[in-house]
Amino acid sequence: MNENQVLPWENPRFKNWIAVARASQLIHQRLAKALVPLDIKVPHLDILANIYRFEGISQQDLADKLLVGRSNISMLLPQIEKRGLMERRRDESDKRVLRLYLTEQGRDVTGKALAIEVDLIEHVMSTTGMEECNRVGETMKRMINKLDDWQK
Amino acid sequence: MNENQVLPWENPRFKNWIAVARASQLIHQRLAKALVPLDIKVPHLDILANIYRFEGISQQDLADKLLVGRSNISMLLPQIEKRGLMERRRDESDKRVLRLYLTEQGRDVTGKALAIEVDLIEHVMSTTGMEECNRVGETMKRMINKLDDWQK
DNA sequence: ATTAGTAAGTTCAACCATGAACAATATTGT
DNA sequence: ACAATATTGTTCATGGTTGAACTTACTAAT
Repeated sequence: MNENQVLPWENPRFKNWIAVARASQLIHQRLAKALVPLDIKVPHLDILANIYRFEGISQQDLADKLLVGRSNISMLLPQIEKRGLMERRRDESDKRVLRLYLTEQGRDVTGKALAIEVDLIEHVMSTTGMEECNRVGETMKRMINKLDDWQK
Repeated sequence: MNENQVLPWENPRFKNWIAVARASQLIHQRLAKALVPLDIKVPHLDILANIYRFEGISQQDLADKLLVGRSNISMLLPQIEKRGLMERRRDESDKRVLRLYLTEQGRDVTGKALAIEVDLIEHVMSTTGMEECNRVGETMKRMINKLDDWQK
């Protein structure tokens, strides 16, 4: 059906995509190392950053935003809560849902962690002009849309 | 030191990078689902594809290319070998190293899996012109270099 | 030759992530 | 009002990933 090359590495889109995946993986690893002094893992930061941005978000909505399962959130939250970085409160109007809030300390740590992440990304992208950077972002958003409305 | 915005999501480079990470994560998940009929996982394909391309590669070199630890390869290879997709042979000139080769069946399965991956990527990037696609690839390669010679 | 240092691969324990099954609560249809 | 269906969050078993310690084999220095 598809007359693919013998070697996909000769396919331009494939080849370029590999570079995207690689950069993404590398940044993830570097970020993990950069976060060691704050003693938080990347998945923890993902969670904290989203509560930072969307205070009172439910666990389900958080899982949807992070593209992970609910069980993942359920397992990670108690660790973060025990460290006093955030707290869960029952929603009185719907007693199934738990709403998430950062503590003062959580806001502090999240701010520091986000600063580390921003510094890392700004440094790595320092040779990328704004226009180019925005074009990359646009391309990625188009890809995400294509994936979203493809199905499921 | 760095007068970062209160909300990093207003930082253009950060915002655009988030889109890259998201696209990368989504494609990974879709690829995993698309590979179910062939009964192989994404990490297995990563390994197979690299042996496909670099026949006789050592486990250490493979780990370096995939940016994972040697132990990871050591744990995964026996599964793939038991399925008859590849085999390991001692290097006679250096008896520490094991060199990896695909079996005929392995080449077949890898070809099919790569075709699935290429189709997915081509579809998702169908709205991205060649020039744009290459620019994205160039940007990512510059980022990877920046990360590589940064240190470690 | 002998010793010290380095490198490849394996094993293991700890930790993460996932999906299925489950309990509690809401919603919908009649 | 009641039964059937949905949704939220938790738990658990399974499997993936990691880094450290270990074994074996090669290399270099004296």
